[in-house]
Amino acid sequence: MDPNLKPGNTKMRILDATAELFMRYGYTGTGLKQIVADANAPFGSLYHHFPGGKQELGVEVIHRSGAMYLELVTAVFDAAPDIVSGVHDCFDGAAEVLRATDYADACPIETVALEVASTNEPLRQATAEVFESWIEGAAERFRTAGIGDRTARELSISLIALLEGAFVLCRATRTTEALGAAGKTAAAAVEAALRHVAPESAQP
Amino acid sequence: MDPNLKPGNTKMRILDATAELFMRYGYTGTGLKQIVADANAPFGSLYHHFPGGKQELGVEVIHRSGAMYLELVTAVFDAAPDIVSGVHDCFDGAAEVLRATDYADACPIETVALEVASTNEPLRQATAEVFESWIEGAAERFRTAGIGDRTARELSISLIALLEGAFVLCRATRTTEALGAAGKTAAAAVEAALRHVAPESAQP
DNA sequence: AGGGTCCTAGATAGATCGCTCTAGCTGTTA
DNA sequence: TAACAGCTAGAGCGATCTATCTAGGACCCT
Repeated sequence: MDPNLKPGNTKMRILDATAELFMRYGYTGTGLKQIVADANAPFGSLYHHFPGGKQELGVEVIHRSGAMYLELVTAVFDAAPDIVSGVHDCFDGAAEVLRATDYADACPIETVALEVASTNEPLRQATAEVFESWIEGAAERFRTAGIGDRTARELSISLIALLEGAFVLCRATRTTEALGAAGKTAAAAVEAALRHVAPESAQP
Repeated sequence: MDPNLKPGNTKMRILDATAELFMRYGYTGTGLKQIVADANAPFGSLYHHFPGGKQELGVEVIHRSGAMYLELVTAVFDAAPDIVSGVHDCFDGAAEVLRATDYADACPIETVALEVASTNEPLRQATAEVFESWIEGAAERFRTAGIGDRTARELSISLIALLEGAFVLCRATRTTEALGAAGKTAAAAVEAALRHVAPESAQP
């Protein structure tokens, strides 16, 4: 028997299915019927596990997807020999995933973030918290490399903006050209910031 | 009598209303009922002017909004004394508009682009054409400043990615911090590209 | 005036939306 | 065995969605 179908895992299956659907079709573009169908879950279970309905499920999925994506990127960074190649690997890896999924899987919360920004305050806040966690996660890494507080934060924001913006362009054009160009610019920005680090504190 | 209400302008009012709604709430988040209500148009007129329904209206709005936004950015660029301040002015202006509209008005097609990328091929293609026109519009400007073909295109893509990515972060966090940081990075990238231009052909 | 075209006008169909409801199943306790 | 949670299961409600339909008004031409 499929271990994913055993009782008790329904909530997880719902969360996983919702995360994938949100990434590809967004919040308003994803119906609850489709979620339970993809999750092989009965409709009643959805409202048992998420009494707050679609919004509660959305908040939970945003936080979960945000944390998982941060872990993924962190792992890619940790595997790289230095920060600049870490940045390079992130953009390259994102391009590879995009190609492999027929330009469907990019940022797990970007579409949702734009959709709910002016319509659903709890969801908007959830996306804001995720982005802030990403920014600070990256900034801390740059600070330990000797980059100043302010520059580290601005650099982190710019890298995330480059990635998110490239995702939009790549999914629209069905090309990975934008991730290539953005990755170059991102690496150059990191190099420029590292050049201003005092040599004795630099950790390339 | 309100000139916008005189007969014959119904199509324009529908286009304008749809453009604004798409920018704020996206494609699936905008209902046809809301469009005709905002446009002060009868429902029947919508299907008279756009027999193809929501999709045909969407394609037309995407192209129209894309062209108008390109004109707007071009005007800002033309008003600036040099390219680097032009870039700076674009990001600053976008931040100002965002603040003035309670973080609602950012890129006119970004939300729609992400929503339709994996669900509606004609709309996806329309967004791709708009992005491509923006990229080439910017690249041509950089080429006339003496930047090489390949660098000009990569730079243009990176600037647009920075802008689009910053829009996501700003709307989610209800802050203009990201546009500030991205603007800095964008200006630095342009400066770096201009430094590699042979002095005799440079047009700062 | 009459005929024709363009556009306005809105009721309504059919599907789908998020959500609620009750009933039953399963596994753990007394 | 009996009682009780926790979860599964899906029918069905009202609202809303896109789209279609028919009817009538506005304006131009002969």
